[in-house]
Amino acid sequence: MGEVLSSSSRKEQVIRVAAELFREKGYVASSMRDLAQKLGIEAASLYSHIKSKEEILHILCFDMAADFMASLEEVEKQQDLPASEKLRKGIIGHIQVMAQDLTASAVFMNEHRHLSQPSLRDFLLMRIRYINRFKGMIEEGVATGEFKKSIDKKLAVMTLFSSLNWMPMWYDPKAAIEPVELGFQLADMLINGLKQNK
Amino acid sequence: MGEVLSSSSRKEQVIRVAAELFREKGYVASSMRDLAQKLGIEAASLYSHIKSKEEILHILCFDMAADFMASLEEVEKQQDLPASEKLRKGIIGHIQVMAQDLTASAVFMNEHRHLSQPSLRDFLLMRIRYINRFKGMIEEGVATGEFKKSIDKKLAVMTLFSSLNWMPMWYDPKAAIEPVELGFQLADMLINGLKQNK
DNA sequence: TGCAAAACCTAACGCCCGTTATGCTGGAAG
DNA sequence: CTTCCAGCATAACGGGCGTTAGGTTTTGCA
Repeated sequence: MGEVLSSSSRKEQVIRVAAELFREKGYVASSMRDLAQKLGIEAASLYSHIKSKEEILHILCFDMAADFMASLEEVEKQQDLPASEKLRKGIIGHIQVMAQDLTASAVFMNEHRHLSQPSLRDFLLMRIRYINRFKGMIEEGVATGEFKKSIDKKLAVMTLFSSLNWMPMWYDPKAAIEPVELGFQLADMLINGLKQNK
Repeated sequence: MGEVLSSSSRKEQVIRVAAELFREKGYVASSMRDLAQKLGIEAASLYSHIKSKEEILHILCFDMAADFMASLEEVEKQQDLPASEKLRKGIIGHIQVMAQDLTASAVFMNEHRHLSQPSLRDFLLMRIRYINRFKGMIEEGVATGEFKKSIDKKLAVMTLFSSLNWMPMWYDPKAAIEPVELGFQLADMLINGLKQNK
């Protein structure tokens, strides 16, 4: 009963190599012939494994999105936590998902806009919903007095995601700091700021 | 004495329209025929005004870079300011330069990697130097006790620039908040954090 | 009014793109 | 030993790309 489950090994390998290529040169500047060469095969042979160039991008983007969603749902289960703690866990989760696959994360971040409709619309809707759930944590924190009343919530959440999403661009996995510690420090910096508290 | 000064009006118009196109679709996905159509002329006619597609990108990136540098030098003239205040002014300056031309800023940010050598190398060197001067402000703040000793300086400066550089992606110039106020709040958020100080 | 210069056009170039159609091959499964 | 099929190759398609060559139109100024 050969299951549909087995997308198997070769397709995944194609996608992984494609992710590296897309990160280096960008989606549009990466040709199927480039990708084939990296795999040691001819361009036409790629179509035994994937339906189109865009399918690769689609898989990369939506698989990452699913991981982000799953991570966030884990955090939101813990309803009794203070907002700042929920936010901290959300940030760490987000960082951990990224650290799991920095290459795919970079593609997710920078290349998703080359998805065509209706995938692009779906993707953007998903992202807005994700961001709004973080915005909710910030608003909760303001409501409970944990966070300043004076902050612009849109600015705050955008700053948060800017910081998070750029991590794959500069983070070196071989560096001293580990993902969880990185997430912890990042959360601390955003929540408490750079300044010494008196 | 026909000066070299006069790059005149039409060339600048071409570049401005190209910037909009590059922001929308990305540099590689934008064709010269797209650009020509936006200007109401034929693609070949563009070459009366510019030498190549890449020249446009080069001008956009390096003109922005010059503006950033000029802004930073203004701040660094004020040597007697405390580090946190220098940092604040640096941030506000950076935001103001961006706000002056959000379209070019977005291109500067997202498309510079499509520059070819040796321009790309020059660009990246310039950017590293710029970032390091902000890093210097942070280190100064740590040395004087204004900022926490515990912060990871690389993380701090990267978070700073992530937040700054993504602004063109979400900032709406028609929104209530003005650039200087935005810069002020962003600086406050990064320096003091979200948290209510007791 | 004349004339140079700026602005634009048509036609075409060689090249690379994503993708399809079709067939070969080597090894696992019965 | 045969069958099957995943994995790959060859050849080719229609089309878009950046750019050039060379000629025409428009414009602004002496």
